[in-house]
Amino acid sequence: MATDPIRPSDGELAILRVLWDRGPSTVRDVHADLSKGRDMGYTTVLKLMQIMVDKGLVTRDESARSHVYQAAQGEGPTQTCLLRELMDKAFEGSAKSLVLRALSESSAGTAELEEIQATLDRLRKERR
Amino acid sequence: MATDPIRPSDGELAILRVLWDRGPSTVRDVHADLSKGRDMGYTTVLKLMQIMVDKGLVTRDESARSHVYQAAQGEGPTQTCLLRELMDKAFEGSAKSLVLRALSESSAGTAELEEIQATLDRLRKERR
DNA sequence: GAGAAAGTACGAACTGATTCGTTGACAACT
DNA sequence: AGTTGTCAACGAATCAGTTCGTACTTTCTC
Repeated sequence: MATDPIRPSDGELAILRVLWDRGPSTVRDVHADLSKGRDMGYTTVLKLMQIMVDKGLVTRDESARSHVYQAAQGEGPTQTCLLRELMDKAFEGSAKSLVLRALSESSAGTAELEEIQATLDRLRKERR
Repeated sequence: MATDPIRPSDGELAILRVLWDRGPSTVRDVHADLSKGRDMGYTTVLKLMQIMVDKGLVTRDESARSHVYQAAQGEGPTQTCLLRELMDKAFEGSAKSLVLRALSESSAGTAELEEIQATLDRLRKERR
């Protein structure tokens, strides 16, 4: 069975996002991608990814000389984990108030609102 | 004019929550309240609150011997700030995907879903 | 084979947050 | 006046996360 997702730190999350995007990648790949945004040394990324292996955030294939890394947990479960944490820390554990706050500050367009509406309908159906 | 809300750390947020709840309070008050949950020394809370004064997260009335502290920024703006941060870090800046994720994992009851629906309707009206 | 290039591993420094002990000021009590 | 209690102020230790220099290994190229 899947274990609970591990809460990644900010730097770890940035790396995970690249891995989710690109699929299995080498340190070089991740570093190249990450360097577009912030400025970060190669060994910094390497070290971080090594730590992530220890923590179980990523898996590593060492068969080639350049090791190939892969995210060990999906994007969805990780998002859920981070969301729940914020909900507990800042919204008294209430999903409702979190969603309300996000909605009223949202710059979501009409199409996006429709998508949210659809999910809401589905949820309401499940509830009865 | 109101400055942008300052992002509080976890410990600072815990203290802010007490201040939002209780209104202006002494360190003793906050410590008492906080001690229900976690176990934390008095001077730890004091130090944290002193730091928060420097950062501008709280204001302090020093006229009495026991200083009285007050949150300098509201709960709403702080929540918005934290939400935006998470949105950028983990949801590619998309409010929609954040809300969708929160909704599908939510344990919100029917009444709460209705409230969300109402906000959604209001938003949709504003958009056109 | 010698040297350059591309990797990994590791340790040390630095930062921000957190925690708490100690000190000194002031007030209340006897 | 002296003792006890309450408070703010500070300094030091610790911890997690991050950053990068350096050393070592493997591979490639001439």
